[in-house]
Amino acid sequence: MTTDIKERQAIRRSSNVPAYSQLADILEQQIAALTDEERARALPSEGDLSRQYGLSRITVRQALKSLESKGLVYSAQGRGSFPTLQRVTGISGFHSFTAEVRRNGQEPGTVILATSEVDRLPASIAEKLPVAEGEGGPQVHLRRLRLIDGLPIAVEDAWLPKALFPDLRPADFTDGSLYSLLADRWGLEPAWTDALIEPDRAAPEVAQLLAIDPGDPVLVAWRVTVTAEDKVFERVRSIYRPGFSLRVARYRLG
Amino acid sequence: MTTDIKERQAIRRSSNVPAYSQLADILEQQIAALTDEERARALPSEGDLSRQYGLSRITVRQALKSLESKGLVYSAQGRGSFPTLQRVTGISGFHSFTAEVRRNGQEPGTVILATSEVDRLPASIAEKLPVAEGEGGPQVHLRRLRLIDGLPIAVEDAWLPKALFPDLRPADFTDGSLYSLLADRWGLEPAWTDALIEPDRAAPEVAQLLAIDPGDPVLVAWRVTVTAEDKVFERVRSIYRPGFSLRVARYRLG
DNA sequence: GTTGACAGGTTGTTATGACATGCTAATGTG
DNA sequence: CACATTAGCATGTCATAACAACCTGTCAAC
Repeated sequence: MTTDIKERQAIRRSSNVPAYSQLADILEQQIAALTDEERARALPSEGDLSRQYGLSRITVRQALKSLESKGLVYSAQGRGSFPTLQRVTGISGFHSFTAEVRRNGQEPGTVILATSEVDRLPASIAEKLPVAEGEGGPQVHLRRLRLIDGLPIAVEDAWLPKALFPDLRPADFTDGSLYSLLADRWGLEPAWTDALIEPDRAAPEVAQLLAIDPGDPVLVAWRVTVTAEDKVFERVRSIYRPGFSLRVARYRLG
Repeated sequence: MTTDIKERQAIRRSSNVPAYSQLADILEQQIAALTDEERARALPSEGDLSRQYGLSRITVRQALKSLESKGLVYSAQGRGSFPTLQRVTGISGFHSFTAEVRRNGQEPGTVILATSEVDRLPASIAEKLPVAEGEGGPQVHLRRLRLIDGLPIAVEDAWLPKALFPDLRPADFTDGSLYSLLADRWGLEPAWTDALIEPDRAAPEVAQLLAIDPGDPVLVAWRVTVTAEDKVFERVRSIYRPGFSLRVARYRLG
């Protein structure tokens, strides 16, 4: 065997990736590989990590803080830092549908139903998710049917602001991940999302798309996603079929 | 007028509350009082705050970081720190029901329907939200009807682990905030929650409690809440009436 | 045996300092 | 006037240092 688990990864100081970020990635990877038994034990102390990787304690703490904000570890004064248990996995509807389904070990599918360009955000979504000044301008609209392992799961209507994505054309849309496209071409990534979730009955045309009966109980989610700089990234209305459940994992309280 | 908006609050160094936390509270309060116009402008720079409050830049940054993690501000390198827009308000079902409804300017109501003690967590909730080793022991069960302005909104079943709340008795439950009781007597506070949300039809007994028709579409939420140290705080199943929408605000992506 | 004091290790808080990186607006140049 | 340059200011990263607060296990005293 040439690979050795104890092989210690090093921090590249010449890299443009910050040291704390590199350390966070290393720790995240190591934690993911732990058994349940090992998860009950503390991680190496800040002092140990500092010496091991040749970093100051401030940098080590920055790495641990970033893992803590993602809900992967917690720290207890006087005791140490510990991995958390991951309790819920599945589809949240908040991240990239493609990525979430794949991570769940299933096969995502997407059918583009319609695309268009509109001068203003439709009133139907504007009244659910308040629109700030200057946000309601020209949008690109995209209607998709989402499938998991070939089964229709949701009907999604998305509006993308042309102000944020200049030169975005309906023709750019493919079956692939929309988020990847936006990241590659405009370097923009979603950072936060607000959502409204409510129960409803399936309208006839939605029922037909989801292969359910009209009037069946469905879940309707309205989302607005923003970048780290609080720019509206997209607005989405999703209608999920009965029997499907949304999972909201690691929501920070207080 | 004796009150002056420009009256500058000071940091109490002798307080047991950390300086960065005091500063974060001050800034949060000031940001909340800003007009929409003022929100577009940058906050004072880190250097300014450092001089104004007599704190090091590290401490100022710590305060800003804590506000950033709550989604109240964002920082842009080379430009400054800015307040974010608050887009969604309402009831998330994740925090204290009492507190959320009050903050929304409405009047919360609670009717205790039943209380009991059980030796094990019921299988119905255990299969929705996985139970780790040692978590399924004795629980105190609480069934409540939730009202907003007198209108029945949800039926909630909560299970609280006796391991975390020794001496908790069904008789301790009142119409007041359960979270306040737990914080006061055991010093424990919820930090994270995982949830599963799905559409369903109202069962007859639930329909009667919510004053809706059997078969009406309802929203069912299963939640597990944990403390900062990843101990299970409570498990809850909530059934919400049609027309009511859950809000998930400021969910961190990536 | 139980209790209490204590030592040692851990995270929490805070300071000072330095340099890197990115943005804005003023400046200067053609 | 239009445009490139640049100085200054903003946040980002990282180091060293010190003390506070807290937890756990050890060991002595009762």
